Amino acid sequence: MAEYRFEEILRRLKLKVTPRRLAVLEAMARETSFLSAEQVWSKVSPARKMGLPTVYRILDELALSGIVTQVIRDDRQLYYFLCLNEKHHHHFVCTSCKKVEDIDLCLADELRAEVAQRLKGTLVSHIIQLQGLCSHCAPQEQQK
Amino acid sequence: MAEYRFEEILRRLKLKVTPRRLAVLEAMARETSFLSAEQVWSKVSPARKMGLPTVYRILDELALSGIVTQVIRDDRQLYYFLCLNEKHHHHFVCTSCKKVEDIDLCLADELRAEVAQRLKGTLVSHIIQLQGLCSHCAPQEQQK
DNA sequence: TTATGTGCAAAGCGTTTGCAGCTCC
DNA sequence: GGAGCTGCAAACGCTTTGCACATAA
Repeated sequence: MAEYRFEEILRRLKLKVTPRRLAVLEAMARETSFLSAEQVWSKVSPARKMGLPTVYRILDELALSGIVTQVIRDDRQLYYFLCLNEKHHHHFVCTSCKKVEDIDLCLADELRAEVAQRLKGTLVSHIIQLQGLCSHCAPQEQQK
Repeated sequence: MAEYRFEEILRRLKLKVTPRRLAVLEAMARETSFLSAEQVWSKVSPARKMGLPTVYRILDELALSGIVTQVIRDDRQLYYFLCLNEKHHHHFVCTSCKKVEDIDLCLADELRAEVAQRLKGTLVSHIIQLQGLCSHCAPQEQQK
């Protein structure tokens, strides 16, 4: 994930290439799980002094442009995850190590048919969130 | 949805039967869509003076006990919906009139298989949220 | 009687905003 | 040079909490 990639990405999104934006992208690219804005902030190299509002602003821009996925958890905080996979997909989150993995299977067609048949309605959008144990954590849990 | 039903429900949940709790249940039973705490508050008969914190407390209890479904929307507010359907199911929300309808189809088995095969992981829980147009609103949208 | 429920006011706390000054292009 | 960024501090707004009083059982 070379740095020039991030510059390209920013240019494609019509955002100016600034040290803060690069720092946020770099920090997020290192992560395998959803992070809160404050967590992202703490992961940004301390050398790059930046305010928390700036982190929020940058994350918002990236979420708006689609390369960052934003979820709200039960603690009412927003969590962010950099996802460069452009194809439609869903996420599986390990409840133990928090790692995020892509699920390419999408059952929208089945759901659309169900909505059409039973409710006589039209499915427009869907959110599917999957939780469980990843290949690394599942065996360990069994031992407990 | 006679009142004694609500008393029964409260007793089953080991909650004291109070006018406030009955008022919240009555108000929610009249609704067909998710409401914020403040909206629930405004729907409660004004005669039953009650504070907003009380509404939050009651909704929390009901959500905890499972007869109220709680979702967080993009505006970061909590929304509540009374759902007495005890069988596992998902919800379809009409983006136009906001009506909530139950979807009995659950694709957890397919998703579980996908998680097992591709990720070698174990699916534990899933959230499926469906949005679209209900049978009443879909035809109207087509005209536009 | 006593464990529980409730009103009121105040605090909490992620997140957003206003605005002055700075940077990228 | 000028549009777009960012820091700082302050505001925002939904939700929660503390505590005294009231109420169901």
